[in-house]
Amino acid sequence: MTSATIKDVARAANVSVASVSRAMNGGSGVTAETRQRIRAAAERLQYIPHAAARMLITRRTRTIGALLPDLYGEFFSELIRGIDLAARARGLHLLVSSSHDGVAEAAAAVRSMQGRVDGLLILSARVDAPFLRANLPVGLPAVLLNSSVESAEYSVLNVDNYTGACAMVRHLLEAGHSDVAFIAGPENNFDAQQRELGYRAAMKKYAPKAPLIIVPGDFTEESGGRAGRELLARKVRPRAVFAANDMMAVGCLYAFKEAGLDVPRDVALAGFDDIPIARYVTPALTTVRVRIVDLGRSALEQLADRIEGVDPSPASAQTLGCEIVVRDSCGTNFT
Amino acid sequence: MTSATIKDVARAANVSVASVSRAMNGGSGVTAETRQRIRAAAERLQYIPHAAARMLITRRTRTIGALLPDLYGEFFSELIRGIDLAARARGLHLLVSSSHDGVAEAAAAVRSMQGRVDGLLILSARVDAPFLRANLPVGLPAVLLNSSVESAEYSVLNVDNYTGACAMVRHLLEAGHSDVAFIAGPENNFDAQQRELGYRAAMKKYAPKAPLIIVPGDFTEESGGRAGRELLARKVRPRAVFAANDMMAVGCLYAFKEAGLDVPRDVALAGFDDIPIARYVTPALTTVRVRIVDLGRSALEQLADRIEGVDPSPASAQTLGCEIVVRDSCGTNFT
DNA sequence: AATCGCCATGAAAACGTTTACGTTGGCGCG
DNA sequence: CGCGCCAACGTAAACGTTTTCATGGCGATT
Repeated sequence: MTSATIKDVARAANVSVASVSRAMNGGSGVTAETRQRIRAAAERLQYIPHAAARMLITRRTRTIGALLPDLYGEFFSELIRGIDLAARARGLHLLVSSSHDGVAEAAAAVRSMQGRVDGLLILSARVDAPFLRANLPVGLPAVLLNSSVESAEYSVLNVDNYTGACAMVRHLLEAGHSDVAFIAGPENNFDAQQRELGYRAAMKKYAPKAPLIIVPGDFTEESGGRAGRELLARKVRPRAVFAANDMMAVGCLYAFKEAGLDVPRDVALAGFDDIPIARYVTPALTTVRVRIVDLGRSALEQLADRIEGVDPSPASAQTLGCEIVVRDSCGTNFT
Repeated sequence: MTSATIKDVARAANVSVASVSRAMNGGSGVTAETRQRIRAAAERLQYIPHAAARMLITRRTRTIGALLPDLYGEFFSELIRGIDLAARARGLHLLVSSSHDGVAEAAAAVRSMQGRVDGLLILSARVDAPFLRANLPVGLPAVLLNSSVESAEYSVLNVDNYTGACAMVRHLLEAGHSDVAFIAGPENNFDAQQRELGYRAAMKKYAPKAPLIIVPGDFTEESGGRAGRELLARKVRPRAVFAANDMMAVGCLYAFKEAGLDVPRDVALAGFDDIPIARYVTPALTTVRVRIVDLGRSALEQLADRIEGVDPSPASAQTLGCEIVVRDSCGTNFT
């Protein structure tokens, strides 16, 4: 009926439950012969240790929780894939809670995970240091992804948006485009901020005389379209446009097409993220690739290390590189 | 140091642990006055019941497990989103285990979830009835997604691939295309099989004299490209091509473009799934949309009902409809 | 040959909760 | 006035493990 317990195995192998526990876990403290006998009995009875009982006594769940915002598309799946892969490699389970954008929802999610996880992976624009102090149980390890919090208490893992944006702007300028306009992302978004900073820095460094042209956007395709039309309405059209993410670049591309412009002949275009769509629009979009799987993997491993106590450093702020991928939309792929 | 237990609350409220348990859970068996006192004490101590202890005695985890293959992109994220939304609405947690394609890996995943979940959501091409009988603990409710198993023991939830494919073929024929070729999916894939069946049925019904042209594919973009070139090499080129999924349609589209053909003037094209890319290729791809979020949501609710025992029917085979979305690639959007 | 120590093993406590059961007291009804 | 019932509450067992401590046996050292 109900599955076999450690007692059943003990009885079947003529030993005490303690020996069964030893044989199944550490392996030390039992003869090779008895261990074999116990293992055989366990196998025969299809014994699987009761997870809850083990958690109760061990105070460890072998589970990590992932707190995610309402993500769309490839980013989400790639991130989860990376996390899941690394988790499985370490024998950890993954409890996900996604689609909560509000602070209250995030707080509820953290509370409900209380006691079910050994650590938390958090990716959320809304989460800041005060929130964590208020809602995170003390002693629960956490790793923050793409977050602006800089606290000694939590370790964060960011994509190197700044350097990536710098490199892209530099590429566009070196390709001969005299000026580069920038379509910004949401103001409260950390990634977006870093990318804009990169743009500004690169412009100052590599084209100090060119004007800084920045139009607002919010990472959606529509905002990209709006930005594109806004740029076209200007007296002098920029030679190149760099959008803070691919979706906006795509929206901008369609706006340009509609206006009868040829990309990249009339104006060069570049995005950020390298979402799959980037490859398939015409012309294919030059962009900055983020290795999302690696982001997830690194985050999990950092968290796991913290849990294991291997990494007792108060907090490490790590950064993951990204690379430029040149396609047709920037006009340097044919020359 | 360590968080408060039920004993601490009991002491603080001057009652026994039993009363605390009653006050926190059912609410019956305690005076309103004492319940309030207990709730206050719990609040003050920030008491959160220890999940593991509760699981141990209750034999319920309030968690459901999702077993997923190595999915890519939008499908994955939408599915998870649907599942997660429904789970949160019911106060259930979500334990995911993705990225395992092999049978052995799936078996290991099921085993490792043993005792940590109250039910399983399974989406996997490799999982069939014998596998389930061998690996699924008896009495653990499970809902299968997009699966071909027809067993009274498990309930399945499928997308209505057959009807969707039928409708698309009919649309292409009624648009005036005299014949429709089909790019098939992987042989062992249930969705692919149903779509092919739909194609065959619709052709027989609406164009009984037209030849059945079926070229193999495996759902990848490359295989779509191969199929496209194969179709072009034929003596008589088909007027329309229906690919069993969007990625193959995209591959096919690029093959046609490379050969100098104009889609949809020279040949019409349609896909299946409505992945985001479909909107962005040129011309935009006509396809069959699947409401993936609903798929996830329905699956979870069916599973939850089974767990609650609300739905004691041995197994229900439900089907989720899909709709045609007409864009430019099939040539009927302008006429 | 006696003693020491080590190693395998068993007994039992502990983890924090739910719940079946027992105990109290108050109150209605005969 | 006494009997019994019911509601509120407490006591303790139970869930299945891990782990500490005790115990026994056996080989080695003196």
